[in-house]
Amino acid sequence: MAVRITLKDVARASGVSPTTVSFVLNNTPRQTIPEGTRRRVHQAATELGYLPHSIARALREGTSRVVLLTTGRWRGGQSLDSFIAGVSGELRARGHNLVVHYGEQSDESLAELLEAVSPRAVIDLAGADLGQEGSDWTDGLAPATAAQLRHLVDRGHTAIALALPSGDFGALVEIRLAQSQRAAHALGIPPVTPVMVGQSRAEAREAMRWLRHEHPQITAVAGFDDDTALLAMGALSDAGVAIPATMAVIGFDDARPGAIWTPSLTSVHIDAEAYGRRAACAALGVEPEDWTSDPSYIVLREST
Amino acid sequence: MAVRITLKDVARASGVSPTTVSFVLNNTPRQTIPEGTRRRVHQAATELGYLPHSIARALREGTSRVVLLTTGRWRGGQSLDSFIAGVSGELRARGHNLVVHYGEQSDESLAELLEAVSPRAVIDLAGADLGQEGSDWTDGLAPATAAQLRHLVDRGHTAIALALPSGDFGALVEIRLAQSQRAAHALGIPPVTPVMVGQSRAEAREAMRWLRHEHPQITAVAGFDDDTALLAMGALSDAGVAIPATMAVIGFDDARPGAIWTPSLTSVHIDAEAYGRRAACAALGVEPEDWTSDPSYIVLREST
DNA sequence: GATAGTCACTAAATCGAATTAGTAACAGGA
DNA sequence: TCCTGTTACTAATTCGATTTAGTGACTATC
Repeated sequence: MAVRITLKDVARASGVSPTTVSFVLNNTPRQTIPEGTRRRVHQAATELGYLPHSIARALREGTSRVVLLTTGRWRGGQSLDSFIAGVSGELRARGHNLVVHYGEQSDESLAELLEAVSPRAVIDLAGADLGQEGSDWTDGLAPATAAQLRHLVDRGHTAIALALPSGDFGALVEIRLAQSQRAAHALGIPPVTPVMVGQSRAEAREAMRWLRHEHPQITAVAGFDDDTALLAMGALSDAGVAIPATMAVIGFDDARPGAIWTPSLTSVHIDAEAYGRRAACAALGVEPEDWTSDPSYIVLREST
Repeated sequence: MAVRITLKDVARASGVSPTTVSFVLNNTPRQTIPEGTRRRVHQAATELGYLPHSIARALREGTSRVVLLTTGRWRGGQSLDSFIAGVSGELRARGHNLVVHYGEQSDESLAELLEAVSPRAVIDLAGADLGQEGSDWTDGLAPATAAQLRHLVDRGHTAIALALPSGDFGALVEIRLAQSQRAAHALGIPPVTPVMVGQSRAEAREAMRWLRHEHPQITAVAGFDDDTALLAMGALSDAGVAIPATMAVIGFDDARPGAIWTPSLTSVHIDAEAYGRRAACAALGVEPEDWTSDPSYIVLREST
């Protein structure tokens, strides 16, 4: 850090001009440079420990080699973590870096950050493109949604409620509901019954009371996420409903609290890494190569 | 975004040279520029919507106006959120931006990010400076730690255990323990008994069995964080211990799951915003101005 | 033997702001 | 009148990498 090694230094050390060094290190097409020179340049670069100064490069190129990912209010879950890991890994393999901005998209700090970083691309998990249902992020959730319902159907349930949170999850709530209905149709069961469980234990109790009164045939609750499922499960416990005997509960996106609850919460583990990699490629405008994704799987615990 | 307004454009519009525009907009000291010219420049700048290009500026100045915050493995809690909000707010008030890097400090991606962003400063919550116990971050936790124990003492408890997590929380575990012992001393109670609850329900059960066998006089458990407290509380419930009648449990740093647990978890709400602001000032090498912090307070629920 | 084409390489411009080193114009003092 | 100082500016350099537009030297073609 003390002294910065520049292109010039490498040029001097290898006895060519900075231009040539740049050509060699960037493998610039339509430049014919003999193998001998290439080797000398590479050797000098590694010996001096040359690292291109990304700010200078960004000035020249118009954008930095950084991609910005905004998540909106959404924070939790393995799926987001693995998605981010996928994006980050793929970007780094392609010489880029990821900056994640947790927080609302309307936030002023986002605009300032955008200005400060001049990212090559922005992946917005909260914004409008998410509503399109064509995004890599929501695509990744579809098979997991199907797995969630399939698990309940396998255990003999056909009348199923979908517990949804209130609050600022944006379009995600509608998307998950739509995906669930599609999955229900494919599984040959009636449409799921959406129920808003609210934010507090009291609201959840009210919601569960309503559900059991209006839809007594329902024997299982699928959660929008683990938080929502736990809220519903707690409310059912409060009402003396036996879990899973009378009502089964399954979460989504296996978060930590579900494992230590009583009863512990069955959930769907989602590995969105591949979807993250795909999103990264899309952001850079490249064709993704490896294109297999680890399937999501059921984490079987006591609640189903 | 389509066309970038540069210093040159502003200079042309206001009839002076780019140099003068720069002097005016940056309020460069020891430059005498009459009020009339200043006004013309400012007006042209706002009319054209001039925004200095941060990448160009960063190249000239050697660093960008970004500060990087690394959190280590640590994720949870209001305290971190409020600390970050404080850092971000203060930085933005001083023309800087915050980039948060969640993840281990040994991570290669951190090094690359550092290179890619060239931040003015790095605030490392996970690293060595945290161990010094002089950092703004850990300073912010000390009064909250005291509040946690005081609540238990107020309720008549004197023999108290401190439930600690295993895993990669780094120096934070030792710091919290040391702070707790200091607080216990100040409150006139015997030192707290540390107990590792592990990661799983089974480990926690074992730990609680050991605790009750070896230290039967203990009537309250304080948690390193809410997660740890919940783990301990679940294990105690499993063993048929009445909460809070036989054993009281209190969390730390009020996270969401504690509110919806049965019984719901009393916790300490920590507002670390002021500490974040102070850390931001320290990172920029400025004297902090406003220097009052909101005290932490107890969120009273069923577990105590 | 003139012309075109490739090879191996370099000089110079560029990105946009900050800053150093000036330069005219005028005022005040000796 | 000459000298020094201040005011109000500006030209030119710098940060470091990329890229365009060349330039000699040599080879192949007609």
